[in-house]
Amino acid sequence: MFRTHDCGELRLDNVNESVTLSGWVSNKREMGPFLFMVLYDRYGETQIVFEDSKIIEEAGKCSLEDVVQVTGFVRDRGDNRTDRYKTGDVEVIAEEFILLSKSKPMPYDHRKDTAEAIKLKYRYLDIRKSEVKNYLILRHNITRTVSNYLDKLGFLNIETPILTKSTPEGARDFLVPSRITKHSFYALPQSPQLFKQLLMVGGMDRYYQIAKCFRDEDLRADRQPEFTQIDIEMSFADEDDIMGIAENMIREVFREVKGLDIPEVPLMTYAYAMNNYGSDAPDTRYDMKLITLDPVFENSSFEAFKNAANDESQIIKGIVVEETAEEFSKNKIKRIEKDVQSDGAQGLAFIKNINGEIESPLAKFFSDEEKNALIEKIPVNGTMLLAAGKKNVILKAMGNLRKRMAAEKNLVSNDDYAFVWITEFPAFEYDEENDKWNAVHHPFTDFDLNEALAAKDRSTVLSRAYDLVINGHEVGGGSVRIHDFEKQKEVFKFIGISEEEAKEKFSFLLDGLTFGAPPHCGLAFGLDRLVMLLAGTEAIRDVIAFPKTTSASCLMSEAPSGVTKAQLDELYIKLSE
RNA sequence: GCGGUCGUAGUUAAGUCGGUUAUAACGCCGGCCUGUCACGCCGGAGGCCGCCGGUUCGAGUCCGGUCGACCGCGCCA
Repeated sequence: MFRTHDCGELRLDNVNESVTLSGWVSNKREMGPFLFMVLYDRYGETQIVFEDSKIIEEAGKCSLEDVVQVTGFVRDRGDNRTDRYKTGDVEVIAEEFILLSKSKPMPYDHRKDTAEAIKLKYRYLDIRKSEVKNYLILRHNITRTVSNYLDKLGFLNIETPILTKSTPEGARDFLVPSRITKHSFYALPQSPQLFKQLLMVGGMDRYYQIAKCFRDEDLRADRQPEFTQIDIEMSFADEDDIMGIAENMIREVFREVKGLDIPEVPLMTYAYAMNNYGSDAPDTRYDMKLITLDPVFENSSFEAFKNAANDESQIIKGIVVEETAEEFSKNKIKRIEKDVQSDGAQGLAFIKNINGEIESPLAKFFSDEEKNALIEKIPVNGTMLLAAGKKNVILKAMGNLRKRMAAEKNLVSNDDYAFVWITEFPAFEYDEENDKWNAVHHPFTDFDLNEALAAKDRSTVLSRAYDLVINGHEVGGGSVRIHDFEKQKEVFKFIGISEEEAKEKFSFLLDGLTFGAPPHCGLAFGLDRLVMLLAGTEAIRDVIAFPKTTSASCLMSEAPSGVTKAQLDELYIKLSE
């Protein structure tokens, strides 16, 4: 037997017991006739004391990170207790020592802030010694909670293929050449979307999967080419049903891993979110909403504002930062303005309320009426930052400014969680470059086709989609699907996908819809981001056991790599320069 | 594809205005130490200054290129 207890287990209750521990040597201190050794594993650390000269000689030969087994008895540390580790009240007096496995010296010092490249090359050591270990445990606890919860509600865990058909829409596909079918390729799934809908046609009713998804796009701190979704689909259900189940699932996760009870998640329309937060994924932990100033400046003598106020396609938005009037130096505002301009806005104006009086470079343009309207919106000693211009540009720029100001003013804490459902998304968005309307969501998302056919302005048509947003992150999203074959055909036509194109790409789904597709809807959560949120980390690689670098390679396995000519020949592939 | 930051012993860093033998800490090796816990003390080994080229009497240092890590833009539901 290798161990009777793990390295985090022993307490005063165990004193005088004979125990066997196995683990890695995290520290070794020779002290005259004593040898202290600390053993660790993923559960904790325990101090071992060697007192007999014979066993000291034996144990003294081992080095840090060797794997050893120690048998001995538990002793109260008395005056030498420590709270450095959970087992710090006791120690094990070694009677028997076995070296199970040697270790080379560690290639880096885990206590120091080491270059990411080195930690990624020795990822297994980083898992053993860093916070990554705890993130992986957290990740397991989340997926276990999800599985248990969904299982209780009758959801079936069904795997969908990893070798699938390429559908060159959205992200780039990872391609896998076929050996058996000459000159043909599989694609790795960007998501199991079509398969889960067909599982509904197959009568599986309630499906879920912890699904690996692949997208061949460039990486970010929060984006990896392979990532995981908690993928859910259910039949005979509408948005109320699926959102209720998803919300309770997330509630269960937060209760299980954080001990937090999440109150009912409020609903917010897309239009409200954009208008008040400048984002479709608003961080509602703090207020600082975007204020519409068009009515204030309708008759302004400041031309830029007057024009924007009277132009349908333009808007004037402000945010109020409280109690900072004297903090806002010229330089600081210049710096803030730069950020806003990099988001496309022309410029940034500011108005301070100094003891009830307006102070601003623009003050000379403002009428008394305007000043009164403004002063009402700005608390004493507060500052309003404002910008005017094209609606979508200003909303985005001011939305980002709101986030930056909140971060700067420390309005957000990682221990707070604010949830909101975003609903009533527009079904279409205007593509200025190509002068046409594009579907915002995938083409299987349901919307009112009759309304859309009648609408002059497609921007008012709403889709039956919904997103769950936590602390400004879109954590999950989904939609009610089109289950009627005729409607799906018409929708393809309406959104500009030809019959041939639809057949070529989605014929198997379209076929399926002709054989009695039940009404169904679904949703997918980004597992990696959910874990990040609960772990309080900004880097997605922290929550993935073996992540890729920003150039999409694995420094440990050295993937991707070249292959032999024989392998390529079998696949009928010739490489070009 | 583009922009930014970085690259010096195994690791983390210092290295002045371009000038003698490239420093330190941790780790490693050897020795000492009666309660250590990032133990302490003494000694030692360890370098293609990422790589290629250029400027110069002379380059870790200046210039150009290239490779890699990270952050962002484009891209990405």
